Amino acid sequence: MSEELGEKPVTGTQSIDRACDLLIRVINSEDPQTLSELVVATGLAKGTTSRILSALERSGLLARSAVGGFEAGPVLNQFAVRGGAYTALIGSLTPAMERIADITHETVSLAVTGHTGIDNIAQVEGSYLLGSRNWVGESVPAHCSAAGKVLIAFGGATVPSTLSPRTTETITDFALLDQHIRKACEVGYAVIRNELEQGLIAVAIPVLGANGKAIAALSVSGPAERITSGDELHIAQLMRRELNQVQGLQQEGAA
Amino acid sequence: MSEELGEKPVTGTQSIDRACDLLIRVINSEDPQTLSELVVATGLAKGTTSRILSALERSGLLARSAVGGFEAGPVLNQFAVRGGAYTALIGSLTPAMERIADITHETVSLAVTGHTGIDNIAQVEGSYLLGSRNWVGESVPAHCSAAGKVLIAFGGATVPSTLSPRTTETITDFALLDQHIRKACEVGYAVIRNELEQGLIAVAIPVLGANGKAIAALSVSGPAERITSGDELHIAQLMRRELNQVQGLQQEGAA
DNA sequence: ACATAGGTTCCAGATCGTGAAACTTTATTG
DNA sequence: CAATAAAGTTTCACGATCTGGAACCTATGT
Repeated sequence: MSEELGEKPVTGTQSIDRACDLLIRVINSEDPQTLSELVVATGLAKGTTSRILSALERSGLLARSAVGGFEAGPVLNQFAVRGGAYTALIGSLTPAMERIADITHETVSLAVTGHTGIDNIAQVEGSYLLGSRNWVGESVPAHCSAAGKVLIAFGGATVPSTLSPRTTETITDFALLDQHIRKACEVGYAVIRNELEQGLIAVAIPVLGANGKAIAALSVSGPAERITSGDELHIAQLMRRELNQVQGLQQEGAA
Repeated sequence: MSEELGEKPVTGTQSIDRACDLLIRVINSEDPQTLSELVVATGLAKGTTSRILSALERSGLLARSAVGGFEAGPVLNQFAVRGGAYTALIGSLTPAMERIADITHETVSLAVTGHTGIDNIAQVEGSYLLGSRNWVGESVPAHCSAAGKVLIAFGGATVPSTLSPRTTETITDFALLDQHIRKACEVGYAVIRNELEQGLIAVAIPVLGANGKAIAALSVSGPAERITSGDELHIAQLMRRELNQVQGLQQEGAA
């Protein structure tokens, strides 16, 4: 979205870039997107948009919804049913996540580095009524999520080019962020306190791949009332312990 | 693949068609596809292929695998985690499928009309050791699958343009296929006996949507030794009974 | 029946994508 | 370790391909 630095003037793919943009807009939307909506959203000419969408439909990547508008087509739905690339990783870590949730009673999440930030790919609910809602399928900026910090610290993500604030406590200073990253490297876990949302605390540890770099991050999150500063180390150690028990499977997930 | 009839000379989307082709080849492949492999497979120029793949990678639809080659990218994996369009349908019908599997001890499958045939989107294994392997994510031609026949019979699919044989008993005659379709309309279920694979029997019923058309097909399949002609009606009635119990949920899945 | 919105098709023009080859980078082998 | 091969990227001039405005459909509602 906001990339002003090091712009490479990529050329030779205008129509494909437009097609990708349209495709992604459609599959990331909850409701079917109509042609007109997409015309407005992209600023493309109506005819051009129609032609591109028809091509995407012809290939089966998109389909026309019964109620009108475009939605993900059979090819993508079939891909989803078959299970994406994260299936093995999620499958191998779910038991550990469940045990952590059992012990802490808090929500446990699994996240990976995505295209626009840190993507949450799995979640196990804790038993508390007050807890994180399900954010599987959503992205958050790397600099204000615990998972993002450990992923950066352990080579699984890069520092965002801009540190946009989400709360008054969000880190917007590169030097300060760097301190947090170094700390995470030392202690092996990262924390956010009110940096993503007021009152939300999260502790994350890296899931390391075969090459020693983080391929994912495991995190526990809950309200500030329940998770004190003193709990952080404890939670991190608990996660590490449970994660170590599935090390063999974890390696498989990494491959 | 083999479409010689009614060719519309669609123009104005050459590059997008090529990009779609590449994208689909990659996400439908088990292993990462290298540039060279894709060049050979598509017959495109090396430079062109490289440029298109880079564009797809840039958008996050594809990604470079750690071991080399292209694979589905974060955008698509995220879509898969979030659950494709079939999630609601599968979720609502799984309990019924499990009960059917419990009673029949045979494999129960759920299929929808896909882009290249009938797509299997969910499956519950029976208790027999000898049974259908997991073919979730695979497509079969409509004319030689029980699901395909009911889908055609109840307006959820169209007759393929060519009836290619899979076994000696595959229906390759349009008139004969039409008879089977009519029969399915009357009795409310369809059967294949050795038409997809020697020794494989399947019985399917339609899952009807709000508009009265089939949105999916539920089927039981097993070896000819266990499923006799006399069992067909019995199995169909069982499936219909179990399906009726989730009618409310089914409607939701259809919407 | 008329009007409106949403969608598709048409067409001339020039922008944009193409492919061969040169070039760079990464593996392989003696 | 240098030489060689293989794999991938970039360049560039040409012209085929995509573009966008406007005309043309076609549902839907008044």
